Amino acid sequence: MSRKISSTGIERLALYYRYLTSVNGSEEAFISSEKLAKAVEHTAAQVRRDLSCFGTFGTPGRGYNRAALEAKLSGILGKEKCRNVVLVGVGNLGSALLAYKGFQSQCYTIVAAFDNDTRKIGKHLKGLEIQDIRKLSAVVSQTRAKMAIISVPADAAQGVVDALILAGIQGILNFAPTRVVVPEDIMLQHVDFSIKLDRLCYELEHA
Amino acid sequence: MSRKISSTGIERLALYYRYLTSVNGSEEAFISSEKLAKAVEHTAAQVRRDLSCFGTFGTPGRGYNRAALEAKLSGILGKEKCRNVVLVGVGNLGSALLAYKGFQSQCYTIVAAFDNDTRKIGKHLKGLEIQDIRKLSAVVSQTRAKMAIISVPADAAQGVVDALILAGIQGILNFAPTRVVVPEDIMLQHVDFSIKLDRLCYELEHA
DNA sequence: ACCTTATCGTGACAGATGTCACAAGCAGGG
DNA sequence: CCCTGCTTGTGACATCTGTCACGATAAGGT
Repeated sequence: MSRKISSTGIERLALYYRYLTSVNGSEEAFISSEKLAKAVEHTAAQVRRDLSCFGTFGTPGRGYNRAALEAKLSGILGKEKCRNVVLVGVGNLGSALLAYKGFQSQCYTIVAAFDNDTRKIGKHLKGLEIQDIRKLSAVVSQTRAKMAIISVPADAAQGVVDALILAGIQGILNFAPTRVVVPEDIMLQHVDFSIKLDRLCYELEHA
Repeated sequence: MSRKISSTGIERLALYYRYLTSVNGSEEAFISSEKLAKAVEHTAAQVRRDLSCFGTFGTPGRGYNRAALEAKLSGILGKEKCRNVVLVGVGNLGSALLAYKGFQSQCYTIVAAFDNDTRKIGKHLKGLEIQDIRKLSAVVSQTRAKMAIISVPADAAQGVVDALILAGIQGILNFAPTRVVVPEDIMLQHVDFSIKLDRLCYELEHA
């Protein structure tokens, strides 16, 4: 309870959660910080520190109760309240994201897909009808989605972001290879492949 | 020259580079740290600090010479030496990555694609024949690829990583939703969608 | 009831990262 | 040639993040 969680610590919490939900039920009821750390490639102290930011729910000598920890993490991350997600941009990447099982296994559901290409609109993909991007506002309020994923070309990204915010979206996961600007109260995360590849390249060079 | 570049600073360098290469030629010959910062959503001081880690090539009163800066950044990132990349796992995501133009525009080329699914092997996709994963070693040495992208299911990731390292790959960009272990001399970067979505979710909850 | 064992929670430290402010430096004009 | 204006490069500072070590604490056995 002593310290504020660090920015990257949040991502570790998500890792812990994913690890707990991914292992099958035939496991011990308790798990130590040591074991959890090994599973996600971090240190035991790190795990304890991260968790301690949200209260004390480990038992000395035993570790953390798996079920309780899982529930706690789910609560911390706020997963219950953010299930519905909309996706904008159904190109190669967007289609792959629609089919991506990693989202579903983490309780997220893509409830609508949008594009501005008239040749795609009306078609069905993975059980969803691709809709005209102009229907964004209506669909967002109807589905109560708070988060959006955008996988559009770089030059379309800012426009789509603006439209999403107008439609009431509060958090955006951006796959477009560009930075976009949002008001302070809108949350934004980037997933930037080519930057990561560049970084890898740098590290190879300066090993 | 005074300080070591920070770990995230490297990603900013890549952003600077991408910005410079993305704007069309009808621009001023010089760009200030201020302008560059605006373009990538950072601060001017940050830009100057990052660049100063690799020497001093700005001119007081004018800014940085665009062409020179672009060349310098390309050199720092080591992009010339790491063009060839192999991809393992041609599912939905892998196919999208094969088609992803962001890599090409950044000088990277996916020179081979692998899978272990016999129904996919031999088929052509985006001008590449999908090859048996057992040919990894031969192809890697033939193409002199140093980097690999893996987009396989979580439970296959570690095995593929081990095989890649045996084949001589030195840097791995991992899209599988799991952590993997590598020897110290192998570079590894994760691109983890669902973790980013979880983080977004958290920030929404604790805004 | 006490001792042993395992593990947590956290204060104190160390290191990394980002911000600020300003002296130094180049360019261009009068 | 000097003065003005703009922008760099960086020391000093502030903040954030991770590591270490250890006292505190629960469980179980004797």
